[in-house]
Amino acid sequence: MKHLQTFRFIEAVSRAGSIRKAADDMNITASALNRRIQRFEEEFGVEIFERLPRGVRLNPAGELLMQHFLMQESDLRRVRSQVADLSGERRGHVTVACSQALIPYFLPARTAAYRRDHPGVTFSVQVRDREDAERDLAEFKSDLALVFEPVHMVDLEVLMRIPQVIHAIMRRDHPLAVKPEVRLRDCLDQPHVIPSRRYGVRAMLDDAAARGSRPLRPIATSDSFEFMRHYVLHENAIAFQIPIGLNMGDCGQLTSRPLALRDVAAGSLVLCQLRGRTLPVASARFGLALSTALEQFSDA
Amino acid sequence: MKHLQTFRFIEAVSRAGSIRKAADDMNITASALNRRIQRFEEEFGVEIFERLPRGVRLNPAGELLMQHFLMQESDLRRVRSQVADLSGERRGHVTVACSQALIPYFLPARTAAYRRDHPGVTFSVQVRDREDAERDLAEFKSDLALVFEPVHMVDLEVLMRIPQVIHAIMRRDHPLAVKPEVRLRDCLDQPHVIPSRRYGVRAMLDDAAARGSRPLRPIATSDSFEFMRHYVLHENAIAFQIPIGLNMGDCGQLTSRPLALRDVAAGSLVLCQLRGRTLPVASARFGLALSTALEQFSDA
DNA sequence: AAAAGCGGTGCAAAAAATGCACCATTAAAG
DNA sequence: CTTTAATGGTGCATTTTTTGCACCGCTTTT
Repeated sequence: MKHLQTFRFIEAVSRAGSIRKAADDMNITASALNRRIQRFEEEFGVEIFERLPRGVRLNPAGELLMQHFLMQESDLRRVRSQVADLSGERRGHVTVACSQALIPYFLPARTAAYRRDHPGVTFSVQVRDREDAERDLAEFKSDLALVFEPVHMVDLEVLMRIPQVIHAIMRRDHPLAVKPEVRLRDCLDQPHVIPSRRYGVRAMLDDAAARGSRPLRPIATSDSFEFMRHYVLHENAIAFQIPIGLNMGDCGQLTSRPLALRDVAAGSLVLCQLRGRTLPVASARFGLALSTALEQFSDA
Repeated sequence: MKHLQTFRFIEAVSRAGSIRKAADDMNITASALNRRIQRFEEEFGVEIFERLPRGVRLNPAGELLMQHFLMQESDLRRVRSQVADLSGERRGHVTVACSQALIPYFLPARTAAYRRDHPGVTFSVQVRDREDAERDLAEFKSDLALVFEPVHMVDLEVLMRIPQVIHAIMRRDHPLAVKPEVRLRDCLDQPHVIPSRRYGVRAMLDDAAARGSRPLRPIATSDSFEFMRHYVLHENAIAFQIPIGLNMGDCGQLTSRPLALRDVAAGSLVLCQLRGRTLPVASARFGLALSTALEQFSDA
């Protein structure tokens, strides 16, 4: 939209850190861009960039303005989507930031199901650790976030929250597989692989281990559940994951057992959006669909 | 702000009902305005006006867009106010829609007190019945509303709610003045004046009378509490008002007695804003000041 | 000392918005 | 039924705004 051009230029300048670089990015002359900004600052009444020897940077006023602009742009997308909804078929683009556990089974199934009903809707699904997912929401880069154990940095509005018990993942022939549920200390006595620090599962294991008798002694740490899951096949080790990230039916050579609740309490898988934001129709509806689908995974 | 010009034109057209009239209002040629709208519709992708033989009118898409625009304009005011707050002195303009009862004593005192601390802040105080007050909020014409017994048409966010018992207003020499509290039926046996239908006090009296033994037989109905208050001085009648609208100290020849709670339950005086909206700094702070001031009037 | 960036400015060219005269259509007025 | 006075829309010349180019003064880097 043309009336937001200036804001897009400002954003580009803020990103590039210098007017000339931004001008280059936006295929415009530096002088033209410079004057756009000067004009805007004059109209706005206060400077929004601080001029440094090596470029420019948004000052606090500029930051506030930038936030306003992001909101406005996002709200315009909402309007467009609602307008499109008025004229029959639903269109739009849904952006979801989610934890790794949702990637292999849950989200592909849900997005495909939603697209069966609304072929005009497209999706962006981004894997984000819990901090980044929330940041994405705050910066209007995602409409929805589906995160295990969010950290609550920003104003989240929780659409759905379900408990998830951490499971130990192991080969079917693993000694611990004989029990219906396993104790954390038994797992930690075995070779085990755990997620890296940013992840919710790791945070809960850290907590539990600190309270328990055994320290964490991972033979491998990874930020990829995919890696850890496959690693278990090679060395007969234990990995950890929440049930929604597991293929409940046929697991091939792998199986899973819940950790005893008295060792590790159930964590929360949370579907959320930015507080106070009105989502585009498609995103709002997809959020509802996710909520109902999540209910079946409630576990505890 | 220039980038909102087109929206302001669209708003003018929507208000005037025709492009030519709006063009006249906005000191621009009809052709220029016409083309602005055409350009915008083309850019937006859908028409926002329906063309009638006698003019134009916003279609549903246009209504959605208009709402977006009002929000955006209001949020820009918020940004300006926050930016102003960054550079020292607080500036800004606070708009309040309120019930009549707040007009004589409460609001003048609170606004004056606030302005003692922040001389750069200016005020608009509008008397609105409860429906209009909420409409003003929804249309971004007011930041805050202070209403007795709101009707809840739109999404309100309640900042503060205090109970208020309806009082009977009478001359000091009135026979009912001897009791510490009065029964509704005793009041209705006397000549009485009541507010017109739109007001909260009236709604509660209607309810109570419907449940009680005596009908309302007002000798006068008015939408001005001021009128009713003075009327009581001339004919020795009863009027009704909530305590915050009464000068608790020296009341001259008038006095007031609470109605028995078993006859008329306490109503709610509610301070609210539009749900989800972030108010300009000055308005938000003034809202807080009102909240704390209201606490002292809590009554029930 | 030279070179390479940076933001900023004067001026002419290009682009966009505007005003004017006018058209087709239609609802009200005569 | 005709006339009149509205309405939205369009072609074209004019005005206003925006842009690109060449350049300045300044600071940091080489």
